[in-house]
Amino acid sequence: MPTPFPLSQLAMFPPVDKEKSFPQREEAILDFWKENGIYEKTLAARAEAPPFVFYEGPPTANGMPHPGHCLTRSIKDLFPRYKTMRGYRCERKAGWDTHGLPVEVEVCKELGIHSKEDIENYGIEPFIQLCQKSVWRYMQEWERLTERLGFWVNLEEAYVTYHQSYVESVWWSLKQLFDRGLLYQGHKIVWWWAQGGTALSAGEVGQGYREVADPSVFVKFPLLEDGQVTKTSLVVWTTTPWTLPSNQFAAVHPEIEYSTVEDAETGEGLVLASDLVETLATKIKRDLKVVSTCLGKELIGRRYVPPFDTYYTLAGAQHRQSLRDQAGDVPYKLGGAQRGKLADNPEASETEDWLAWRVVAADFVTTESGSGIVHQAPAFGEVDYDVLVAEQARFATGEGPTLVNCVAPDGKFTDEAPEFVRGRWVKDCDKDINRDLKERGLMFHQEQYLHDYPFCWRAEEDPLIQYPRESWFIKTTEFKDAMLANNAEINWLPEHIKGGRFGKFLESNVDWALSRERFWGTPLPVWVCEACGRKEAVGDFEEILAKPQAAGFEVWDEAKAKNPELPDDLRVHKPYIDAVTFSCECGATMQRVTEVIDCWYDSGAMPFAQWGYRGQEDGPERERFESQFPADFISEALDQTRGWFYSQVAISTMLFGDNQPAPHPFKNCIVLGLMLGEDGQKMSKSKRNYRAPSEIFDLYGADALRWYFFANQPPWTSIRYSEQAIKDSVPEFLLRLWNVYSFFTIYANIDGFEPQSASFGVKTPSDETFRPAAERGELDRWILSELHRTLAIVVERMDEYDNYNACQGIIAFVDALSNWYVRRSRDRFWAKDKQDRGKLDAYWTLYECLITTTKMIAPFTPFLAENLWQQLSAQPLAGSAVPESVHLCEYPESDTTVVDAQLSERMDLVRLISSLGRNARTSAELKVRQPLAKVEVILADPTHQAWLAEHANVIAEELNVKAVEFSDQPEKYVDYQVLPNFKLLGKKLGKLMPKVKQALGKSDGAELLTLMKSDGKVTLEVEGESVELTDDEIEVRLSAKEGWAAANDRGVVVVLATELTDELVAEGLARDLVRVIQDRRKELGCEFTDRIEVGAVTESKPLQQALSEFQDYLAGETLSNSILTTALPDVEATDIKIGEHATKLFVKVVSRHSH
RNA sequence: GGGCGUGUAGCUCAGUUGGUUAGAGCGCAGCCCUGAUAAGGCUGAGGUCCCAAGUUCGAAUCUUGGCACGCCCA
Repeated sequence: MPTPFPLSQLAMFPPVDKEKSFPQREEAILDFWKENGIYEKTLAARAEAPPFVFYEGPPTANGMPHPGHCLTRSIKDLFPRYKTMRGYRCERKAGWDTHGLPVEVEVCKELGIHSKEDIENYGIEPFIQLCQKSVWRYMQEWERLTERLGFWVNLEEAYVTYHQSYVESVWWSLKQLFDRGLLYQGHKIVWWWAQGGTALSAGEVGQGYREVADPSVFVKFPLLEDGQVTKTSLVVWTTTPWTLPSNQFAAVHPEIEYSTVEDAETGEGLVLASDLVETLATKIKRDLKVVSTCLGKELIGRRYVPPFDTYYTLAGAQHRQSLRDQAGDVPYKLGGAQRGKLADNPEASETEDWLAWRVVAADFVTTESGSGIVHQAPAFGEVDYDVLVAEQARFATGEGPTLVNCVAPDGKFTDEAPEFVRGRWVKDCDKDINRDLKERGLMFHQEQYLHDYPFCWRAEEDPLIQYPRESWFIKTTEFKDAMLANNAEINWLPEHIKGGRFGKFLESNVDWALSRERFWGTPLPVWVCEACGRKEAVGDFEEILAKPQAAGFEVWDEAKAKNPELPDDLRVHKPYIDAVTFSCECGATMQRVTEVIDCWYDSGAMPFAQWGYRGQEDGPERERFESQFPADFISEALDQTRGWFYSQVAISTMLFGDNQPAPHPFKNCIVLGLMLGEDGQKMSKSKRNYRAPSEIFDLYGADALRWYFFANQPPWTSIRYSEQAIKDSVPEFLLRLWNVYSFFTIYANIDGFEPQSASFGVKTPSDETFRPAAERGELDRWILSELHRTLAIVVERMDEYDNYNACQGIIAFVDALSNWYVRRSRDRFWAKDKQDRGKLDAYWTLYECLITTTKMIAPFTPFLAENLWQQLSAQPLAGSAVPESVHLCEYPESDTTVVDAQLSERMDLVRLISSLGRNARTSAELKVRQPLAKVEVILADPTHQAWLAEHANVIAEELNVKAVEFSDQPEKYVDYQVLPNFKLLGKKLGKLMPKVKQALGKSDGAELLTLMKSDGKVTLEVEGESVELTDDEIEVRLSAKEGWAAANDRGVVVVLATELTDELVAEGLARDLVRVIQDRRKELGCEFTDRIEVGAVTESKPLQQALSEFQDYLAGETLSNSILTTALPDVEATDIKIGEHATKLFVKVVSRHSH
């Protein structure tokens, strides 16, 4: 009998705080971590441990964080925490991506300006200073989110891409590439906003597509034969007539068939794709008679007269050259009669070729539209430009065709263009050009067509044009194979990224266009001599200082003097760095080129730039770099494929590929799916289809959010954000475990259970209350087996970066613990004798389960885990060797000796039988509180029957029956269905399978089973063949016959005996009485251990019988000193009805505890 | 137009090497339990596994072709 004692003094475990919510408890944990420097201690504890290297992909802090960022940061936190507990040292350096166009756009919005010109007018210097400040606009929100989510990362020592040391690291890497000849200048065709004078990024272009009608023209290019114009023309197609003056080639597909046709009306010859002859003939409503055919490749090299002569004729060439001379520009190679030397190629029959106006091959030519011959103006199309580059490659250096372009960056024709369009906006000239062609008899056909065309998102009426810009490139194509080889070794999750999106992207690699004609970015560290044109890359600021006649530093010094607040890091940025010059070998001044670089290069350089490493032979930078390279683990969302994933792999392959074994710079990468809003649309602030993370934290807590991310789906599926699902994490997981903890604490305090005498981590404490698991009862051994089975699963899954299935294991275990172990153990916890072995075993078992689960869930839900740890271990056992935080613990290991697979299987069977029994009760409308005489269990597979018979008491209790029997006359209750074991028999029987199934179905199941028992096999006649089946090769299913209170699963039938005796009814009433008395206790505010007196006055004979017969049972269950059948004086009666039996109930508290 | 991915219950999602009764949670309906109690549990209804063809004794699963959606690129 529990003795009354003041709980407050003796309580081992701090009482459960029922008032607080999970979010409130989390806030307290955050304080605890901060005050005690727990994160730092986890690192210190692993100072000498092997490293687990994590790279933080830098987010930009100039936008508000949203739930998608929470997912990324949760996953980034999970694995480092896990690996730390598993014994690794995992440094987590935070980082911020700070450069780039988005920052400039933000600042422009603030200033109310748009174009590059506006920025220049505003002043680059103040603009840059604003950019630098803007980067930190939402810094606080980001830091708060990071902390509140429990993402442990070193924010104090975060790397920042605009910091001087970072910029210099990037410079160093670029200098390596430059010195190895991998950095070169060339043209890049960009989407150009001519009116604004700026290129647009892919994202911006994508925003501005509109459907418009554009001309589609078919122009005749007369063919040359031996330098003479013939009567046969190519029919060349284009949708941008304004690019015709810049024509350089006509492209055909080498494998497509072309026809030479005769125009019935004019008699002239035309060349076009055979497939399109009919189409074109219909369009012009004239017959086209095929004269001959050939493949595209036979046309290659044929020369033609371009539609405009400004580049083609001598007069045009001279005019052009005089323009160039005035501008001091390099001479053109073009001109209709000019040839260039071909590159050395033993297979070529010629040594030189015509520079332009030739037919060339191109795979992108189709016969889906047009004429099958495509006009090429390399200045105004990316694919066209590629054609030019391919042509240039055929010629000796400096001998090939140069780019023809008669349009200025402002989108107007230059003086090199035909006179009638000079100085006009190109798009306005389409009509005049068409008219001119028509007048000169070169227009074959002209029509309109609808297509999507991009416009500027900042000026809706301005169409964009493709336009060549000088740009710096990195020769990444030289490393394509090396990158692919490196990629092949990376463990991508999901796997399809490797050969899919990322692999495909690498295979179509083009040189990295590095430079940007912008302001806020890492300046390209290349200086050019103004006299001799020599170029030189610089590796860091020191190097510049050491240059001869280094000058121009005063611009920065003055700015700093004027405004001492300016961060020194700006000194390596525009415009200050642009002022810095030094002397060339030739004596003239070297000036920096004007461009900054693509900010993706910044992020891709982080493996070394985060440490400021720039090739130092020794010192801290090199040490940090080498010990933290390559990364074991990174994770970002799918949109980083062409972003951070690529920039890292590309840079690492180029810089370190020669002596670093693949993979690098990361080994494992979880590619997260994109997160959609509640409505399935893209998350957007304006649509309000998500709730801000901070509100989620306040409502449900960080653990709920984390658990939702980890346990609801594999992280790479694109995830539909669901607030309800986050909310559900609480009752489904957090609260369920919390309730087990709460249950434990209540009883452990009542019974004074003290775990402290057992030293930690030692399996055989010398405590007399403790005995080894092997000596405990079945239920205890079962849950410990489940625990260790779960640990094995979780560790195995987590080592494979599979958090989803790890969580499934944890969920299953917590369910087993809560809904079977605790429930089945209630009696033991409630037992009177405090030293009862079973009771002590139960405490030790549940305690171990809770402590181990706490450690097991620590990486997933770090707050709940910490909370449980503090209440169950750190505080009760303070002063012992117990770690002060769960996060300082080793991750628990599975003890395989405790795992008992057979026991597991058997207990599953018990649970199945119980479930079926309850099912049967439901269908028979018999409440569980009403005891029944017996259940009969029929098993298709008798393997575990003997064991079950021994443990029948569990089933009896669960189902509230007096006896559990394993029926010896199953035919009475069940029908048998015998099926072939498809998996085993598939190969053996093949086509006979369905017949065997049929034959088995037709036979008498019971008979087959009898045969199987006696002979160990059955023989069937199928299609004249005799088929022998062994025990393994059949599967027996049971179903309950009609007329019984029964329920069945595949291999089990449970039948209830439904007859009720007076005795059983009385016992049922007694249990009802217990319930109503307990209700009354609760109403009276009794503590668990308060004692009472009970009086029940009733007319009902059955109730009277129950009261007298079960007096002891009633008293014991309700902690009553006595159960009287008379009224208690001075006690108010309660009228109670149990079914049809009424009673007056008197309950009096006789001993109350004093707290 | 090309590439990659996704399509399973009203909703959100699982589904191991193909094996014959396709699962979970939520929601819904009905019920139970009551000293873990502003909890907990059980049962049920609900599915042309996007469509079609193929391979196979057997397909949610493999192949091909569609359709729809998403992302990336043009």
